[in-house]
Amino acid sequence: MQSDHKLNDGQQKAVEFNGKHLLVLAGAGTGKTRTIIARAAYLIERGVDPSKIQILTFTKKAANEIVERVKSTLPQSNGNNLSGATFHSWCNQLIVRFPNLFGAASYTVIDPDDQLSIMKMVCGNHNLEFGKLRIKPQELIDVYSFARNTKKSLTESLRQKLFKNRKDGDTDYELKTIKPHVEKLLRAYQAKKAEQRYLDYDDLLLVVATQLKDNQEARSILAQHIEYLLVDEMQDTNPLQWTLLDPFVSICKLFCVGDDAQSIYSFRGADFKNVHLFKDRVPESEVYKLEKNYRSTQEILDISNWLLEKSPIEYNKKLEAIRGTGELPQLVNVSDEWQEANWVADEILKNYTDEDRMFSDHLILSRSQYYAKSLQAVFIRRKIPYVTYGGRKFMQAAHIKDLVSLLRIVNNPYDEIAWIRFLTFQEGIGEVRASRILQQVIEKIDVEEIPSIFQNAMPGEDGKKIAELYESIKEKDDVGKMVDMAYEAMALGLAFRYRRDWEEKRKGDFPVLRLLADSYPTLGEFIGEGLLDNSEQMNGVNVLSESKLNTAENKDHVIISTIHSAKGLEADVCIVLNVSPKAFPSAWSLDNLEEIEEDRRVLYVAMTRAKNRLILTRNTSSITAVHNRALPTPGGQKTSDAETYFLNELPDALVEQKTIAHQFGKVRDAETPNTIDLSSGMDFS
DNA sequence: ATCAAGCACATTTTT
DNA sequence: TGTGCTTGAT
Repeated sequence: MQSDHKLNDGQQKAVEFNGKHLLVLAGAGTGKTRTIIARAAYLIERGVDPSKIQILTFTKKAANEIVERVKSTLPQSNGNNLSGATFHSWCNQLIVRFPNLFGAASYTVIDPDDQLSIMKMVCGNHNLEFGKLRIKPQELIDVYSFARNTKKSLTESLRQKLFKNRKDGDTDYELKTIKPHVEKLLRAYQAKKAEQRYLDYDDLLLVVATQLKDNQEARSILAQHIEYLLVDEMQDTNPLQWTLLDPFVSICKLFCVGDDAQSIYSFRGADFKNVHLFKDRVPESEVYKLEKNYRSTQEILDISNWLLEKSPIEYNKKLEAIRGTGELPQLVNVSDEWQEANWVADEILKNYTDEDRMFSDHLILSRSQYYAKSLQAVFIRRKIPYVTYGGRKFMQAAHIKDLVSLLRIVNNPYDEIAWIRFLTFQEGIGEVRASRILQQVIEKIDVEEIPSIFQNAMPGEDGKKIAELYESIKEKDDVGKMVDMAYEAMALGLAFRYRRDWEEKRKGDFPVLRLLADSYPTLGEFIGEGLLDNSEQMNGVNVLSESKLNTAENKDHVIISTIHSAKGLEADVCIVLNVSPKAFPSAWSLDNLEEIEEDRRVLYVAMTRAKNRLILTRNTSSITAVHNRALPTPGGQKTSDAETYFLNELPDALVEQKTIAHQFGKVRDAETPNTIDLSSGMDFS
């Protein structure tokens, strides 16, 4: 973040914009976040009621950060009612807060795991093999979600997701054959969702968007609550999100910031051309540009600019560094990912001891969560503190879901997934018996009957206990107490089921869950928003984001993040892992120009995170880019990879290259004589 | 019917 | 790395 407090002219102009709607096109590092923060603060200082300003971002983390920073610029508690949220959690809040308007308040928000289980139930005994094509339930979910997010037809979505956009006779024929089957399954999935009163992530947006679009009264009600909508990362909004925003054009003022060159969510339906259409779609709107980069030195921008120039797409963007020149970026050649990981560890320890840098000055970026696994192993062994961004969500851990399943039943007795999970959690009840009990539940859904169902289902004391537990949880109006009570009842069972790592890993999560629960006023909001809330992982252990909990005992740590989760982050030293052939662009996108270009933007986002030192590592043995088995033999298709590889024509002058010798022990002996590292040259996978 | 252990397998990116 | 599926023992 910039440390000086002055805004430049362009930023100032945007902040004080006096018209109706504004789009700020802001390149990487040009102070996008600062501008949105200053805008919010400006509005509040000008007397706008903070509760009528809604900030929308893509991650909870970004939302919290912006809100905190706005508050810190304002005197006293002026910004206390300012609200920042993701699109999804905002919609969830609206649904809960206006139960009559949206009519979905008693519904349960389900996560992707739950979606998958429903889809599996639906597919059940259907045969999903069509000739050589086999459709997996997860793929059905993806197609369904893609279609709804992009507003594209099923046929078109199938073509894009399942057939990689191929257009030929065979494809058309296959498409025609499978489409009716897919349609039937998706309809069944929808029916099941409705019957059990589930809302998946897309439904959250859809429910709110459709109601606002169709219902004048809904619009005027919300118009009383929201005056200003500030939207971050506009280039990542997809057609569904746009339908959500569209009604607000007539009832409040939009202030959007974005950068077409940083659009990296097309797999979720985002289309960066949307930002180009802003002026056409939004009447009474203007577009401003911010082009001065405050973050990086010129060398870092040179290589980033070079990357964009190589694209067939015109971005009309050339970042210029206000800060002037610095170090040349480094391109480090390694021969496998363990060597890479050890080299990165060496580098960080060297910076820490010799250059007086802190661990937190380092940001390590990888394409996928999976890729950074070996790095994490090395960091743990070599005692480098780190946190990961973009890991598995706290609420998705098995032991947490077990406990939450009971609360979900209380919240929504139609919730079959929760019933199955809770019932099979009981000793001696498997799938068969659980679904039999479920039948009884469905037949007489009367809430009064539920305790007796428990009693009938389970012999003797157990059933009685659970029936009582259900009753007493229902009585509580405090979410934290509900968690306590559920934990009390389930702790023994949990400890037994997860006895392998209960004490070390799982037990400690429950006090955390309790604290999280305390921050939600109702059970519905806890279940829904808790799912949407991001957590960080500290040395492999789940930790909730700092705004929710004061877990910052160790502030100084390296950040390991996927590039997708790193938007808005920046660091003194930024290391981008595995900028190798078959990774940039990824072997998956090789035959698709749009995907190749998206990969280019991904790399661009990664590079522009660096403030002073940018390091790209590259794996020289071409097969390790993805897992060995996923790729043909080494040397197989070198030609096509060589043609598309982004760094292929990289001018020598833009980087300093070095190659790490492939030698056992060279690196580790030199740097850490007293740790024994048995991993070099050994692939344990 | 339930559960644990063993084996095979496949891995973008996120709300 | 973990997780999903089959198998064999209770």
